[in-house]
Amino acid sequence: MRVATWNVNSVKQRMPRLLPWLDQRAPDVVCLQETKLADDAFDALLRDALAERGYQAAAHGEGRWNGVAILSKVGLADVVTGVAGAPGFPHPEARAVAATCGGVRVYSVYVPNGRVPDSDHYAYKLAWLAALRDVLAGEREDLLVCGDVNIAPTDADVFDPAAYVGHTHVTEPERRALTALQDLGLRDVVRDRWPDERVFTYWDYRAGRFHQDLGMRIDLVLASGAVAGRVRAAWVDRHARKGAGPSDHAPVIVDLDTAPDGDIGPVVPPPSARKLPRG
DNA sequence: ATGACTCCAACGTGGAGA
Repeated sequence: MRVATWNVNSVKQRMPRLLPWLDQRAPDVVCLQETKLADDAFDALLRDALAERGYQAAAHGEGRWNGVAILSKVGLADVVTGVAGAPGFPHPEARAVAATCGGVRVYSVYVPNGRVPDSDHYAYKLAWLAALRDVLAGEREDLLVCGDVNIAPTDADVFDPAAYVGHTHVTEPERRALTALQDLGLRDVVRDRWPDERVFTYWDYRAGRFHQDLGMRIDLVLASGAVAGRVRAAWVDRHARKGAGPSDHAPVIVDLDTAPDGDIGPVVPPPSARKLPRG
């Protein structure tokens, strides 16, 4: 089963990239963020295109900002929108949707940005993450939490740690909140697969940041142990960030072995993929 | 360089993103 997560920065604007990408990569499950569409508009825009491709969809959006969705070819059961107990800003925002797809509980999340450390929005971000942790703690064993977490897990996940001092995405409280999710037993499967590599998922549109590979890794796939043990590939689809009209985020793609227990030991990367120099 | 780009609602321009 192929699972992907992609902050598309507007489904409407990304249609010329999203549909060819679905055909090219053929993911079974797609978690989308920043759809920026109300649910009726999402349905009107995508219903036919998704049906042609065999996808069901669970969208949770609003008119202007935010918005998440899950597309699935392998079932879409027990859809839940939002995070129980999470604060709003001040009203609840469309930042999470969950569904069971192919036997795995899948979350598509768009964590609040935080804007400026110690701001109200920053406090909102931390409180939202704490509520997410509490909900995930009650989830089933086979779990995937996918999305834009708006936190770089470590300094290796930003192109220049010094440039981010005093900014959100790298502060200790944010990283502790992310660690609290991982302490539930969730693995960061891309970093597990590429432990020493320069891997980013977001590059600012400005100043040729993508061309220079000056980015951040803030889009994650977190997997519970049983699912992490089934990972056979985990990578960032940089091709989708190239060319005309891209999102500022690239998709993350993860392939899972079909074995239900998946316990065939750790995955060892090929020699060519190890210890490459950074930069 | 307090920049650089893109998106949304709305039709001019400010907020948000990260």
